[in-house]
Amino acid sequence: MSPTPNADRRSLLLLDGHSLAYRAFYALPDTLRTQTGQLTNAVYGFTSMLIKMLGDRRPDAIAVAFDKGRDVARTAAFPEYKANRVSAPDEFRPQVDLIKQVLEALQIPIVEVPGVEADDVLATIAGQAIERGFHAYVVTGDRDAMQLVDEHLTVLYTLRGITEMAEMTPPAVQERYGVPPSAYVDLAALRGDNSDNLPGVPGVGDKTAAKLVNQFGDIDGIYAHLDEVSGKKVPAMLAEHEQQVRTNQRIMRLRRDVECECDLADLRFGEIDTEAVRALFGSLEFRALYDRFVEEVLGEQEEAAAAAFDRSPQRLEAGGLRAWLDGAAQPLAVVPIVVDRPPHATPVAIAVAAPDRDPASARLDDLDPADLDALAAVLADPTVAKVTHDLKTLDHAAAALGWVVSGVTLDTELGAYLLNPEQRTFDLERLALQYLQRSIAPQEEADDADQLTLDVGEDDPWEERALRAEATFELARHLDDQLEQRGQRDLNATVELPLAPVLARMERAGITLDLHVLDEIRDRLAARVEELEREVHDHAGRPFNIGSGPQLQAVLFDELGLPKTRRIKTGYSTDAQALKNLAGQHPIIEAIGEWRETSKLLTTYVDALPPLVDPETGRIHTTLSQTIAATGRLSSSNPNLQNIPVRREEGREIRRAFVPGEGFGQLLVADYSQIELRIMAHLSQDDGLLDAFASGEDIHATTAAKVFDLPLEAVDGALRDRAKAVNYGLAYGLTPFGLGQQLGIPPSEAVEIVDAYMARFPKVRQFLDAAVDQARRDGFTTTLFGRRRYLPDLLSDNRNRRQMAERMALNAPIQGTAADVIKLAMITLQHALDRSGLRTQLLLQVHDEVILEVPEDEFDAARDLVVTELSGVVDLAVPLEVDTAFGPTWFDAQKH
DNA sequence: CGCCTCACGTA
DNA sequence: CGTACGTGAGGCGG
Repeated sequence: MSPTPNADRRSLLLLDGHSLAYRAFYALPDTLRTQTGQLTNAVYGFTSMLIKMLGDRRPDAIAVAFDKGRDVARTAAFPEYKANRVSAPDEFRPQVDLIKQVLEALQIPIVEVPGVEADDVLATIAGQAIERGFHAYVVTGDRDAMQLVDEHLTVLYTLRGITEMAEMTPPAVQERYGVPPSAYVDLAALRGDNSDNLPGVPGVGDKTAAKLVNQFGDIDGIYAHLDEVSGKKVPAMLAEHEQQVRTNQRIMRLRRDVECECDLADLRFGEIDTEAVRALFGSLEFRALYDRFVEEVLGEQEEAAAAAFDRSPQRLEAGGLRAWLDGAAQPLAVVPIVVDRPPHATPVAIAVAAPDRDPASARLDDLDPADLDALAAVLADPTVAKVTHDLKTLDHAAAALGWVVSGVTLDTELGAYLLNPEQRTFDLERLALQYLQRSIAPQEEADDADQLTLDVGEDDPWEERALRAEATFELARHLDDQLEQRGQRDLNATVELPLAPVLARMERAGITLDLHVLDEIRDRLAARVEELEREVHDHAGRPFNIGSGPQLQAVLFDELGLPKTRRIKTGYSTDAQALKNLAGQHPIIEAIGEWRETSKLLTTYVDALPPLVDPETGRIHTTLSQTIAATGRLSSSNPNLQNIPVRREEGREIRRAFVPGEGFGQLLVADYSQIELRIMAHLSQDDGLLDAFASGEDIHATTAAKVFDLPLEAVDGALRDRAKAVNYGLAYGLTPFGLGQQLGIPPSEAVEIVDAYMARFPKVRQFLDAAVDQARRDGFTTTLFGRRRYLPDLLSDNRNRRQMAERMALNAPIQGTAADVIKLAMITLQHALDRSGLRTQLLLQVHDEVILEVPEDEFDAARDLVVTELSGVVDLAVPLEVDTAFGPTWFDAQKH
């Protein structure tokens, strides 16, 4: 039964999604679950079968059809059609969504036509494809497909399990059913189909039906010669059930003329989103299946990648780099080896790779001036396409040599982040393993003597460095494909890549700290902490470590007998919320609260910051990370300058220590006003919210007026606070419980407020619901600029995890779009500053604000530029309002 | 020493 | 029992 007659035809694989998923669901045990309890037997079975199909048959084209809605035509013709069907078990439906995610990752088209069954869709597509010279393979667990079999169409019919298939060619159908495929419908009409609620002729099974069809040709023939039918009971039953037989015949015949917008060209198979597959299989815990996928489906791609890696690394000496760079094909991979961090980051070596030569590395010390000039020229040339791993570091390396970097088209770290922002680390070794299934470390045993002699007495890892450049080159090609497939190349090219050098400059700039201010604050706070410690100990009746959870719990709940609070793993909570609930019960509570606040300020800021100040410049250089936050935000560390206190006066004082550096007059803070709420207004297009912003009035008061149905003048502080809490809470997926907690009102009242809000802003609710629905279907959320966040837990059957994922799903597009906007604004602002020749420089970004230092003579120009660039960066349905404030310290540059 | 939990600072 | 982070302290186990 070899398909040799069709060897010259292209192959099309057509799968009946529902039928196969259902088979798998019942064929495989319900013990196949993820750690979170999500049942995956149908997904697993389907995917396993699919991988086998793809690996064995390597189809040129592919599609999977799913039923969508009840079958309109058949139900109209025969109302009882499938009326006996019980709805699928609860644990089946979510698996269909997961299967669709698998298909999406494999870039396999899904075809659904409302009111039409998958069979008919497949029959139609198959017919069109065969006309165009394809051989079609229809994979299904539904016998009705047998009627489609002919010399250009083979049905692969599931046997026991799901990966085992019977290959039904015309002779195979003849052998199994006793009739040729063309007579299959008549046979089935006589025999009936219990699962579709189509009764057959009593007393007529497969055998008799086949005999009748063979003897008389078809159903018309049988009824024309009823008197010739042998036996007594059979002819009588045939006569009695003629109408049902005719109905069956009509219903069982598959349509081949479905209206379906499926162009054969769109069914091409081959471009697999391997990163999405990896992420999805990971979350489904399909470890072994992933390996099979790599081996059986990606096999050929992998071999190609492996071959490319087999170049031999070179070590370059004086003159070598210039020669290597001369005429090298693009893109070049350029990977610096850098020691120390900004502002002292220093390159010590460089590794390079290109499409047309062996990868190489060199210690900068070994190179001569001509080498360095050549490298500097290549780095600065925007027309020389370059890829790297960690562009921010490359920028630091170049800056250390007084060079500029231009023309970088891909950063493997940033690219991999865009593909899966949930991933926490993007070191090159990991990415190479993840995407190329390759390890970077050179082979332990060298297979030729040359290599051994070179290694003798060497601790300079030049070979590994060259391999890193090679890996970067290969990765870049792969990641670029993946970005292209997801429509994220633009986001990469216009936001993430150009942002990296902006962040690099901010890191190098640093922000000046006035240590005298911190000294004063320290004196004050330290005295207060001591005082409070004595007070707490007095109340407790003994000294103890207030900062220790267990010790504090012992004092509060055992010794002082205060009422137990919220349960936590290690006992009972003593957090600020819990202490607030105990307020007034004992004077120790207040003292503990203040001790906590004060010692937090002291240890986290006042004591922690000074050691990080660069003694030469008096500046503190945070690290701004571009690949940490899953929503697209930046993060700041060493130290974190995005959480310097501001809300309470005591903490805000710390901002007095942040001052303009020498030669600069003031700090300038520019912040977006309610950017997330404005983005929600834009994304939801809610008229009420749009109006509220258009009016230019206080947004929280305006929404309060609408929600509580009052004139604006009648809105008091409390009502405004409630509206504000809802406004901010919405984008976090707030619950009545949470809102109630925050406002100190019962959940029932919170429900009323939320309901009133939603009634007034109906499109907001629609938008939030739609965001979650969309994410459930696609498996990821998307921002206005195409940034994605994958949320497999949306289909978890663990309620907590699912609800958490739902909150993430409605927050991610909003927080993420805000992140996109300010990133883009920082880029255009930096360019505008460069063009204008101002000395004003960006220092920090705190999610919705930027902090700059401005020379005395640039105040007006800088403010104008910042406002113009930030507010004009993108055109939304609401204005982007930007507030600015100057000050001699960060404290003073805040709005009060 | 690394690692976890708790707590808490910011948007 | 609203999102996103990073850090410091205590305390565990090695």
